[in-house]
Amino acid sequence: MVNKAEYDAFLARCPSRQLLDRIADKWVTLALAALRSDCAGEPRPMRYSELARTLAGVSQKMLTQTLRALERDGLVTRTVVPTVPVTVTYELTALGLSLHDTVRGLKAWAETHMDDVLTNRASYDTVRSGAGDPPRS
Amino acid sequence: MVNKAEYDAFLARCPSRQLLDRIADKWVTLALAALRSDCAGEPRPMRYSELARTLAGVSQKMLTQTLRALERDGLVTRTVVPTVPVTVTYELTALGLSLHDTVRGLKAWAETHMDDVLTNRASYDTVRSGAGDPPRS
DNA sequence: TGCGTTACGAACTTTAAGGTGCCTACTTCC
DNA sequence: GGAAGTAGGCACCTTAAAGTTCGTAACGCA
Repeated sequence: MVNKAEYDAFLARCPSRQLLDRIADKWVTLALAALRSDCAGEPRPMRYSELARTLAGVSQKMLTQTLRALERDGLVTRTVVPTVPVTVTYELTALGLSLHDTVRGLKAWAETHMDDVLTNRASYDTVRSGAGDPPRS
Repeated sequence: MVNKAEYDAFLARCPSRQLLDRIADKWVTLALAALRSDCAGEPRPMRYSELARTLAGVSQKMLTQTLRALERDGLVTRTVVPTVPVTVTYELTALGLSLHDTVRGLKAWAETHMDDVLTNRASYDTVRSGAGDPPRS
């Protein structure tokens, strides 16, 4: 693999790759969806603990890490409110909102085509393990 | 994390998540793009070795693994041609083509917005490490 | 008679991501 | 005075993914 380094550099700089690496993150799209308040009305700021409850199953570490990354990229804003015990709210930016809208294109594809994919997958698996042809001529 | 298992199960069954897991794979989108012959005209069947050359930097293992996954999902077809040393060609299916078109939506977003993201990222990093405010109030 | 080609399979090693648990500072409430 | 809640930081551990290496079968060729 002679040019692996160059190739990695190429991959690392490719905008599409960077985007994929960001949104493929396990919690990123869920956080976007939560902040978007997908299931109920308007986007609104949410508190850290509220997000933690909404994304059931996320660890504190991963939630913090995810939110930091999103803030760093300008996809959400982080606001510290100096209340009694300090509270922090997160809110989607315009950029984050537009990203989430784009991701919904993927969601649409998934919802209309993933059944086909799963069917293909199942039939592939049965043909492979069933008494079809001995592995491969 | 009481309901972690249930949550994982939920995630595992979510069509959007499954799709993301598939296309976020390092080589999947590149393979789709290659088979689509993105840079030059019409989609056409390609040989294994041709793909290996096009996706410079891919290991044989990962290429095989990627193509198998795509075949399993019905996104590409695999055709064995019994020539002297056996050759194998891969071609996008209609499903694979439609997926790639969807992914190009992401590409479009990335190309128009990733610069903003990178700018945000850079300024975030300088504010954090520079002599701005001591870490956080 | 080896050597090279094609398209892999299997085993082994390395590396990165994700998860868990323990810690903090501040204040208020019991 | 001690517990509880808020929003994390830090360090360790475990597992899953990616990469590397070696081997294979069939054949053509020098």
